[in-house]
Amino acid sequence: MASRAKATIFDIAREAGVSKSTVSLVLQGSGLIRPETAVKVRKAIEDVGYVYNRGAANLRKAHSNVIGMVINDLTNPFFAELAVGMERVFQSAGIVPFIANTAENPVRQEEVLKSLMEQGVAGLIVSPARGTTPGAFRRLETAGVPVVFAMRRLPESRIPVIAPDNHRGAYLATAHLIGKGHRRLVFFGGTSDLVVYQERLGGFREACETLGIAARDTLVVQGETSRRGGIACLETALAMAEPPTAALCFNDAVAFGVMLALRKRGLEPGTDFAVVGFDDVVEAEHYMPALTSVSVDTAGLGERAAHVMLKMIQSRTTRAEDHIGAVNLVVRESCGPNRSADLGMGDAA
Amino acid sequence: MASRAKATIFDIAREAGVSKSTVSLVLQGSGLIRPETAVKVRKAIEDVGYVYNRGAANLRKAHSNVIGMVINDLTNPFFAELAVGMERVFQSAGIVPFIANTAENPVRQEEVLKSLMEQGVAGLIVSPARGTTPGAFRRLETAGVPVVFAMRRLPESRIPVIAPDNHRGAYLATAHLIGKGHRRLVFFGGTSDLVVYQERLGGFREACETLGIAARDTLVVQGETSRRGGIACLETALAMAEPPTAALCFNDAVAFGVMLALRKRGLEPGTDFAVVGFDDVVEAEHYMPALTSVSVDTAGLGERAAHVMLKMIQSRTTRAEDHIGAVNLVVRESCGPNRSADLGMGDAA
DNA sequence: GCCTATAAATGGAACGTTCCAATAAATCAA
DNA sequence: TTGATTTATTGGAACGTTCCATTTATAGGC
Repeated sequence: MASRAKATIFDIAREAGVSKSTVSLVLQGSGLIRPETAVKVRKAIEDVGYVYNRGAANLRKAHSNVIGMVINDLTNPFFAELAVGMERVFQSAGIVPFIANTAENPVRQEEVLKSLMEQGVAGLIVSPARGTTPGAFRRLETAGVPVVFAMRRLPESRIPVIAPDNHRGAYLATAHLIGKGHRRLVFFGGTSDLVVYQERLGGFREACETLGIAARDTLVVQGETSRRGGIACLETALAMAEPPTAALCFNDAVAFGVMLALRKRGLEPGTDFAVVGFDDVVEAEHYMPALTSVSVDTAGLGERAAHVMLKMIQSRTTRAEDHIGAVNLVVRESCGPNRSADLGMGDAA
Repeated sequence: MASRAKATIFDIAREAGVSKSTVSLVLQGSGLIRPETAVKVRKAIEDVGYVYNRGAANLRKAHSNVIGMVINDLTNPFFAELAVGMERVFQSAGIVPFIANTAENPVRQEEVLKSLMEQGVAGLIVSPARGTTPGAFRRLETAGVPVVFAMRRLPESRIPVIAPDNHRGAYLATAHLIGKGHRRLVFFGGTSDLVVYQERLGGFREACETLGIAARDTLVVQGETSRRGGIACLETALAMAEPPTAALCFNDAVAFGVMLALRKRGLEPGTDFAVVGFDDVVEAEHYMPALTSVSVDTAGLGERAAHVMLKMIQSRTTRAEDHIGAVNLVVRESCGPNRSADLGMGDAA
């Protein structure tokens, strides 16, 4: 049963009474072989318990069928959703993507990338770790391995990017806050070394400017892009002389942290302080209060990224168009009712 | 710069003026080569932009250095924590584990397993998908690939398991509930095709029996092991003639769902209905109210699994001891204060 | 029945490594 | 010096595939 050494096509060739070439042809589903022969060979494969050696095959073939997905934070459910979208399309292409985690660590990322290259990946979908050096993907480029960035990008890179429209998302969210009557706004979380941060902050600022909020009434508090970061941001903001009344958060995790911190201080998110998140992860809808957030169709972006990747591999190119995904604001409960009344603008006192 | 075909050890041998064998030795860090020669070779490697072809190497070598991690639900943060623990130990062994998601689908799992085998993995750490057929891992076994199950197990399998002490965890949690004065208890979520379910339910039942809760006062409501499942379970339970006052949930996700559903009905988790979860994911502590849960040291189990795997690979065996991890109940707010007073057992009326 | 066209199956040479056995060079004991 | 030993380096034969160029068998046209 458990044969000593592992079976090769030679073993199954002997078993089936054909040549190794025939076996190879069958393995590849070539139409050149007689159906009865194919059946015979397939039976032998089953009997012997043969397992295909893709490494050996790749030695001869131009391309492997391995696609790697390099993710900066596996514990953020956001990326799990992204992965799910990608898997959907790769599955129908008969590809199993391998996921590797860099834990937001550029050194670890370097190792992961190296390992994946040595493995001979056909392509890579990457959400780069914070602090990635410009040259980190040089090696991939010179090796001609297709790479696409998902969600995040590097400042000056030529690598195609699949990401949501961060600027517009932030603009929409901010406009919503202003529409609710808020006049002192803050942007919570994130740090300026992230391009995404620049984009979201840019949308926030443009909305404030366009909709008549004075620059001195807009605040920015940087911080970790996690629940913990959100808690810290809120503390900082409330300690100010003239604290804000509404926050756009870098992402949902930060928003959850902010809501938590509000509650701890006896303030009610929504009524006492408005908060909106970004990404619209599944938890957003289930929170108390449900979080108003910018929905980015994460799984859809994952699908898109996978499609782009497939096309790049097929056409043996390393370049592709960027793709900016549509966003829309999902209004729930975390911004409460309109504030216009408080400001003496309503007709009912 | 971008050379036509990819460089091989021959190219770098020519560049450095040595033989391919010498290059190979340098690559493996053999102490047999003269330091100056090694330096020369390493320079050539850098210059040429060489990337090691692990597939070719594996053709000759007995073992690859790839370890696969097969996970049934990437969107459950629980598994991300498990992965993080494993990565810690593999990293220090110079191994990059590849993660693949089966999305709780046995067919998908079959594909993933096949792909991983073809890739020539050195070992597999698996949390099997629900409904996995007994024979699903036969092929792995006959191929002699070390496999360890993490968190979940298969009914009759000989494959080593790393999992928390589910029985004891459930017992502790149930005892806690009973200690709080609850007399009508329910077990929420999960289905009997999961061994874990049997274990946790077993602990629940034993606690009830031992601590004097009549069998007619214990309920069981099966359901999905997700937030949604928890919501459904609560609805079912509250619709009963004599509804329970406390629930042990299959896992934290179910518990979150239950708390959500309670709130929707205007009931306050903790005071109106006690709920305890299982797994103690990071969110548990941040919920409102914070969730009392059975902590299983997920990352620790991940580390353990990785260690066992490493040892199996090293000793070329496919067998190992099971490992049952310690659990402990983390009491937070979701079970509220003691109920004894309500039952006329306290001294203050 | 013979020649040609088509279909089916095959042998051999890669592919990029590792590792063993062999060689070449340097060191040492006599 | 010479032979034995150690230290560095090297050629060659695998490893399990693919794919091209052949060969062999089958059928078709006359």
